[in-house]
Amino acid sequence: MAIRDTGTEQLIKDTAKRIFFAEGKLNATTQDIADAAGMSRTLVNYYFRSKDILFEQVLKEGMEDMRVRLDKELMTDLPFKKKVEKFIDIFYTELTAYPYKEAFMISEINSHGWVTPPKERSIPLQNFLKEIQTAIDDGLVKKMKPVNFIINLFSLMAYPLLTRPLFKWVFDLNAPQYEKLLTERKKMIVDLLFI
Amino acid sequence: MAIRDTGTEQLIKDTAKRIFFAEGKLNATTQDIADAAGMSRTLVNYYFRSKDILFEQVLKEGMEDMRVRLDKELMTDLPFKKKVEKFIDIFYTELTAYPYKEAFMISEINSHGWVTPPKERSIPLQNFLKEIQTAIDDGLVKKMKPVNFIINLFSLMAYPLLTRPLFKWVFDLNAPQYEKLLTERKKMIVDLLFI
DNA sequence: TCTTTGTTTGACAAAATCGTCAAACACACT
DNA sequence: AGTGTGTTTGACGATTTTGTCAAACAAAGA
Repeated sequence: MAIRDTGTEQLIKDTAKRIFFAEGKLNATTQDIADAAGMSRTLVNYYFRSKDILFEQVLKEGMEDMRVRLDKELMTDLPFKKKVEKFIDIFYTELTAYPYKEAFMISEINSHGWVTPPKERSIPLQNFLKEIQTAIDDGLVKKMKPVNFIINLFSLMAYPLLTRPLFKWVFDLNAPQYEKLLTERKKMIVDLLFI
Repeated sequence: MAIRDTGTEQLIKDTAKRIFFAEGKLNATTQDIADAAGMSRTLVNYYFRSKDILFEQVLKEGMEDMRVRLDKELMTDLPFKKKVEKFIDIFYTELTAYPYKEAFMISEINSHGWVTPPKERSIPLQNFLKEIQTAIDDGLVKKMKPVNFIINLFSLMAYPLLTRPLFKWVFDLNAPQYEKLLTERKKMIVDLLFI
């Protein structure tokens, strides 16, 4: 008989992603995931044979999602500044949903080793780097290595979402106040990146 | 008899910090820590009664260290820009030694709850925020909420160190290349933060 | 030297987490 | 309705991780 699609396998992965990427519980157990998905833990072993395989799969998909999202966005045919603004918009949505995605990846990479996937050179990324260089030459952006421009972009977007609990504590801010700050940052980041 | 100071208690904490903060193994076991410290695991339970207490202690000291370091640096009597440059220098050293400190804190906070410590208002921080506002009024810094200036500073410094494995992969860089990039960033961050 | 007390360890018990198996279940097909 | 196959579950055992205890050890004071 053909494989029935009960959506269970997807549900498991989605739940795992929610717990790891959204709730930031980086050392959750398979029981935690099963409970959150409202099913028996045995099912996790039925679809993915072991905890390690599930984790590896989630990690892999997380990286792949990021790569696809990034490439797709970089291929749009917009003027440079517009493209960056759109990029920030997209990433803000993504990061709001999954603020701890990168942290989980890093944690997994550091705990178990990592077999670096072949990583064929991303053409859209190469092009974007060239666009940045052009923007620098045109005096739109301060002089720097194009790679640093991208690193700055990611840093300014991702870090405040990752460390939200810490910053809220350091600056004595409540939830709505911090939320407001984050949305304000979208415009500010553009102002900062461009001269 | 008085308590003998064998340095063991400190060694345990230092080792834990190394594993958590430096090596980024956020879900290390007490056995891992004991092995790395070259001692029996029982000693961990002798000095700290349970794993939770050790973790909580390490977390607490980590936050305290950060607060002290930050306040001390903010109290120095230097012109604004010099102060920021010094700040970046200090933090670069700190972050190179412990790139995953914030990640560990966030992970712990998200996994177990968190009793927000009273957090008396830090006077040096308040003063620094005023200094930033002055710099903005003087046209040294782009117009933004002073809090965002600090968040930018942290983000630009910390994130590239936290996500080093990812960026190295995305941009196809080897260790020395990434190292070079990081040192170059110190100057670049100043250029970026100031008009 | 002998005793006392703090330190360290190995061995054991307890708890948590994980993987497997047989049986129950549900759906498609005849 | 009856059969077959994929799905789900509860129960069990294996492994990992954690906590405890008695005994060995080391250093300071009598």
